[in-house]
Amino acid sequence: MVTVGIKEVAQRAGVSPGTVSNVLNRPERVAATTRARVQQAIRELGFVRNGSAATLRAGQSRAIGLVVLDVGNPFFVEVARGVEDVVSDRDHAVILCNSGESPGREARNLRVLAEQRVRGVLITPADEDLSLLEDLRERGVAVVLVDHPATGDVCSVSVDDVAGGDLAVTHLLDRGAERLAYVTGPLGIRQCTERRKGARRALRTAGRPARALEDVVVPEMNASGGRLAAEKLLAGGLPDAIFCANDLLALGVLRALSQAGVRVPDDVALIGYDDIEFSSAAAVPLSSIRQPTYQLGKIATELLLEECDDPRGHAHQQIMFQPELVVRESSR
Amino acid sequence: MVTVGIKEVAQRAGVSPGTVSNVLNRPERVAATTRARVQQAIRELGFVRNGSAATLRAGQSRAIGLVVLDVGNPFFVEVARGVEDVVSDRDHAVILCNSGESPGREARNLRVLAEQRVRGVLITPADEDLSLLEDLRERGVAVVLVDHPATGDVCSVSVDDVAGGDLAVTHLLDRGAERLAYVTGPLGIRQCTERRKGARRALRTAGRPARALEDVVVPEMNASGGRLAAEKLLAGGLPDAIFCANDLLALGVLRALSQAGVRVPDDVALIGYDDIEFSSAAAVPLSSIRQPTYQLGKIATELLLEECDDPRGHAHQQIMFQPELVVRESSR
DNA sequence: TCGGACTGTTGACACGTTTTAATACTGACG
DNA sequence: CGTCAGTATTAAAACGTGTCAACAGTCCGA
Repeated sequence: MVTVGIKEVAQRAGVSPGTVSNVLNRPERVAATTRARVQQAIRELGFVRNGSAATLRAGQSRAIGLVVLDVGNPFFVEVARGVEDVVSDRDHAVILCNSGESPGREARNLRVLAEQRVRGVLITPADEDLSLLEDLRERGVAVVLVDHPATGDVCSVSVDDVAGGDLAVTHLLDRGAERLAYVTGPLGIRQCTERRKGARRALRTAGRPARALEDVVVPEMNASGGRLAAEKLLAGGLPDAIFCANDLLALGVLRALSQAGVRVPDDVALIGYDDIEFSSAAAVPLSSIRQPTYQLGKIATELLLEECDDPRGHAHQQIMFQPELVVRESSR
Repeated sequence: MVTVGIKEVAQRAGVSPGTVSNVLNRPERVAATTRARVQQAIRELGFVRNGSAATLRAGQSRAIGLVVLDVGNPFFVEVARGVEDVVSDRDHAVILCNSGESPGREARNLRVLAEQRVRGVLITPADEDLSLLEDLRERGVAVVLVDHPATGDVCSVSVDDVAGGDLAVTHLLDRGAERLAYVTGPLGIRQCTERRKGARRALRTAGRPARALEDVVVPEMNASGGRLAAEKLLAGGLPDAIFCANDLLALGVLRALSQAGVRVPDDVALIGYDDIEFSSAAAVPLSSIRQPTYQLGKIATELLLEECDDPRGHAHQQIMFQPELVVRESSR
């Protein structure tokens, strides 16, 4: 493995290494003819700049980290699209990490990102403990919370989950539901508890007792989790209506109920959350709560890069979008 | 931003920087008491190793690159899961890149990976031109092709796409199809042409003319592409049966046909490819060709790391799995 | 007591780039 | 012809870690 560095290029072009570096980083400072000669040498030798050396020297890499709860969830894929579209314009890179909703994996991911000296981190935290992020920020790494509202001294971009939960359950109640179930992932996940909070608010508003809503907690917020929840519900007596903390859960629930011969929406109404693309194509098109997912990623990234570029002049912002009810067959 | 390095740690622990480095990289070489003292200092100072410096010194990073055609496609998400499960055991990191089926973006991604000095690259190439990969390998970066069979001097893990296309179309013919359509992404993508090859073979075997199969090419292999294809088909006269080059296309086709009042499978039979999780939950559960997706990622990674660890002793392997027909409602 | 074998630790250098202050060069003008 | 302003280039010093040869310390057997 022959490593051709800036030195070899310099030699071949008959200039000093410093000039090669200038060609790479501030081409306007070097005379056109020299520049051409250097670029030619770069091409001939197949030189590729060593990013680690540049990062070491600069103290920071041209990369940001994105830590999501579940890469398998189209919601986060869509967020990631928004992030990448912004970032690639500024020739930065995105390091995508998956915490799998586990604080342990999240911590490991953050450590890797810290080691890589990323400029900033976009993260949907796996639990309420943000102390690791605080540590990161003390190291000079900018942080923006995604889909997680912040209290003040940090940027965040989120969607009003309480309002979303309220929308969903109000809709189910309007439709005549008496006994409801809330299918959710671990309650350590903020989105899950907030949506439940909204759901309960809807009950109160409608003058119903809190016990009209039964929680069904499963360990993973995906289709298997949904199937598991459906089994529990089938065993314990079905409600009139089910609100799921995301669409993957809802699709799993729908699947398991159908296989058990339960008709949706005739026997049980069903609504999910996120409005992922597949929901509208499901066996029974799924009602859902729509969020501006792509925007979430895009705006979060803009805030992050703004903070990176001007850490002192930057004023932290907390942006919150409002979700939207999408009614389809599953709750009609 | 205070940077605490190996030197500060050494000072606090009363040892030399070399010893701290040993604690980090070969703990067994340093006495237990010293090790404890150093680790304590590390904790107290909140030291985080500088990955770029380590990479610079070592000549390569503890990371591999994974370049996929479409992160939005559950097929690749599943591959990525297989990759990460293997990689995280060996405390390496995965840099996930999305080429979006574009050779230009693929080239950009490969350049970034080269700059990062990754140990190896797992890639599903966006076209047949593998010269960039050849360049990478000359630089000493191991390469394994994923879902793309190789000819000999490089490792590859793939699934027999010709067989898959054959399976799909044979099934449609058995079911009585006379006029067929093949909905596909750009024919520069190998998977698309191979599956078509298989489809045509099936026609020949059945003694049908090649013109019984009409190609419908769309620019993107996702649900929008599928909807676009369906519009073309609706405008040009519907076939009896449609074979889609992947499930996302098929879901899009299904959607658009249903909206146009076409019944699946009564008016048109439909089969996809990949058997992603959502296919079985679709409005009309989708027939598909199943591939050992997770295995693909897992085995490719094992091959890659094997090659990284012992580049000389490594013998390149080309592994090919056989796909499997899954019949559901959409073609029953 | 001494030599030898072994274990633990050290110091210094190298990795490839960026940056800064200094130097060489080029015309233009007095 | 000398000076000056401005531009183009250079040399050298970092950045933080890993490695390796050399060195100190300890223990054992002779």
